[in-house]
Amino acid sequence: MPQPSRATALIERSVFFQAAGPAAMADLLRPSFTQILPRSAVLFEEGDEPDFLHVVLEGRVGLQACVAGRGRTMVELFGPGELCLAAAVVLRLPYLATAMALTEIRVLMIPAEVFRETIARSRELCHATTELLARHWRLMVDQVVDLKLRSAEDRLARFIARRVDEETGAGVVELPEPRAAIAARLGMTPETLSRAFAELERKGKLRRGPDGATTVPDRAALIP
Amino acid sequence: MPQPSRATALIERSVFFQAAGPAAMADLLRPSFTQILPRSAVLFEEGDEPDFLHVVLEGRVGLQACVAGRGRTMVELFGPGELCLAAAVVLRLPYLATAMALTEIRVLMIPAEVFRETIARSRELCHATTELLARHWRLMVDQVVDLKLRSAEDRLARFIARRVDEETGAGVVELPEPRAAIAARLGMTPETLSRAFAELERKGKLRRGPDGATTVPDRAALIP
DNA sequence: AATCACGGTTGATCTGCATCAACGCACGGA
DNA sequence: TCCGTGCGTTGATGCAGATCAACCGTGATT
Repeated sequence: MPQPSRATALIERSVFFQAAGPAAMADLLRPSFTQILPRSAVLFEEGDEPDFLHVVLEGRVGLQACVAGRGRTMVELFGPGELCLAAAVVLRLPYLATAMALTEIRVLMIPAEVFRETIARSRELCHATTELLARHWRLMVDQVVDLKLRSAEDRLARFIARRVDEETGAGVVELPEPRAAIAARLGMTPETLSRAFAELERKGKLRRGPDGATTVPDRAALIP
Repeated sequence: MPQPSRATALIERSVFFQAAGPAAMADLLRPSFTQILPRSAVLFEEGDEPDFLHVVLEGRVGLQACVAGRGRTMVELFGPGELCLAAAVVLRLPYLATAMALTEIRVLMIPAEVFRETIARSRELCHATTELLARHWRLMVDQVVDLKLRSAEDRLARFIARRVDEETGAGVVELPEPRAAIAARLGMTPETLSRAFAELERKGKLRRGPDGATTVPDRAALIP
């Protein structure tokens, strides 16, 4: 079922692998394999030593951290084409978060050692990794600013708006991950998320079909 | 006044420049220079194209982002030996935050183009940059977890505890930046910060001299 | 010395979101 | 078919921290 060709096709389009170049990419893919995992499967746990670099091919992966006695949060969500936790692999340090499949997923598994060796050999791959981490850093900065300055409703609106881009401009948004995961990613409880959805709908910034499909009439009106 | 030898001595000790190796380091330092700036001087503004990579030699630099109609926050604080915003320099993208001197500072200015050229030439520097960004990403993850799961008081306690490490184990902590900057970095108002300080002092986790010096009797008791 | 501006502290009040609780609905298994 | 069980929603209440306001010590200006 997991055809190598499909995996190759998807990641060929990703910014990261384009920057890495075909030679390094081939070196990475040769000893790698894909895997299909059901919802709520765990890719790795906080504290594990990284054995693989995971690339999401289909579905969503959530990165969750927990603090003793304070529960868990979702630090980041990864969609198709994204690399989970290159940081830990690069640093050879234990993961500081747990990765969990939020939907059924297909992931490409690149052995960590292969990735590190190839980075040491390929200038392009090293540079691509630097840029990848730089982009990821900026995403985290965005999230910090969101948490510190914006209300729960605004955070949800911006979260959805970012998804509109990924789709055709049509305005139908895919939110395949469970509500609790979205709530945790946005730093609020499921209850608050539910109310925020209702409020955005009331204001006409959003429509929800009976099948659960979410439609955005006007992306510009969403982002405040 | 700014002696090149002192600058060299300081950054030689930093993890980043050690990993980069002496050759790349020399290439970086040759066309660079140091600058002394007063408190509240602006190093660069949100939206600027990066011309220099800034390395803090003395004092503290704050990275602040602002959202229209919501005010500003402090995304990160940088102390001696730290590189500000390598991400934007690497990506050749406009800064998404403003950098401001929070105390009088001495900074090393490395021309952005020189940094990019040297990265392309030196495998070690590229690798060091990758690791630097990986570490910075992890710091931001920590901050997100803090904001989502911990109370204002806990965030302050952990912030101070991290400073204890940097000093001799003695327990006297340097907090040279203005209270408002610390408050913004921790995602709270100056009023709440003040109350958190008072509460930690009341619990005996902290002592404050009349000169404003902050002393931590027991670092382990601070982190909850 | 008087004035002002500024940074930090303290007090009173307000509010956004968490928490606790109940409910509806879809789905799966006996 | 009936009865769980899990997930999302809605309602009522509580609280951490924001906001508004006053105050105080310090240093700069005149």
